Amino acid sequence: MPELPEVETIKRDLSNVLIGRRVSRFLVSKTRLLKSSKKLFISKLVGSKILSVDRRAKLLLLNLSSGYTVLIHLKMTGQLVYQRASGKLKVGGHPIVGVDKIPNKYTYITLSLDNKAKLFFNDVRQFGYWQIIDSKELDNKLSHFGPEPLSKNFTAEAFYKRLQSRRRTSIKAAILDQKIVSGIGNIYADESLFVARLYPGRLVGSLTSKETRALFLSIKQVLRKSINARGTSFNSYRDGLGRTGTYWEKRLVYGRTSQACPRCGKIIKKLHIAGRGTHFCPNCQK
DNA sequence: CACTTGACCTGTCCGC
DNA sequence: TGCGGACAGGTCAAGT
Repeated sequence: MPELPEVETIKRDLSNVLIGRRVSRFLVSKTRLLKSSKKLFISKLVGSKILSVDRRAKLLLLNLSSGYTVLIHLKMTGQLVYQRASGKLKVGGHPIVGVDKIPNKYTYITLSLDNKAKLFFNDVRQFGYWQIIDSKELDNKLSHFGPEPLSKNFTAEAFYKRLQSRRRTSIKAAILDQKIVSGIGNIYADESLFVARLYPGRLVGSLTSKETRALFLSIKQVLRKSINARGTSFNSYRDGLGRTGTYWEKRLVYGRTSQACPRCGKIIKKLHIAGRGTHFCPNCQK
């Protein structure tokens, strides 16, 4: 689920309810998901106030009054659900499996807050993780990511420059590489390449500067459009679990194998490129 | 060094 | 209905 637009949506929602709250309890039932010791979480998280909520690449960051930052990665199936003191589920991630209640058997971490609200972390596949680190470690960790695609320091020139290190790989693999540009995952890689009319298997070194620029622009366009739609949710979920994203209905090629291309009407194909299922129009992506 | 594959997990879907 | 296999939004370590 979570690529840049989804994590950004969660970040905005959680900012509204978490900022200024003090953490009163930290419960974990699956220590596999912790990248830092539980002891460190207890000492630097419990009793601290949440000063701000940020996003970098696909990481969600909770900045604490202790000077530490909780770093949350949702990977494929992680979700965050905020439950108000009343028990009402107000905002959250985007539920994936048919979750009938929260918490449930996939709830592995629970944060209790000073206003009696709770933040649940569920993760069916258990690939996600929580880590707590100080500002120095944080700077180091974040320095490994490429530029934020929607920031002003992501320029066509910066993009072109970074692509030069991967001239012999496919353009799809290149834009999935978080060191080249951060936050793009499988859905938005396919969507961006479709908008730019580029075949995902094209080698980076074969791109003209015009094509590179088209891709640069399409990445920004696709990500903005998805953020405006609150991201992508895979299954429709209609109860009180917060709103779900509507980009799924707006997608152009991803998951549309055998359907008509929205641009030329020819049939959309699916191949494995860069080790990932890749959707594209053989007629208008060259 | 640069690039590709397998592994981490659980659930779902499809064909036989 | 059961069962095996492929596949799933991400990222590493290990292999070529």
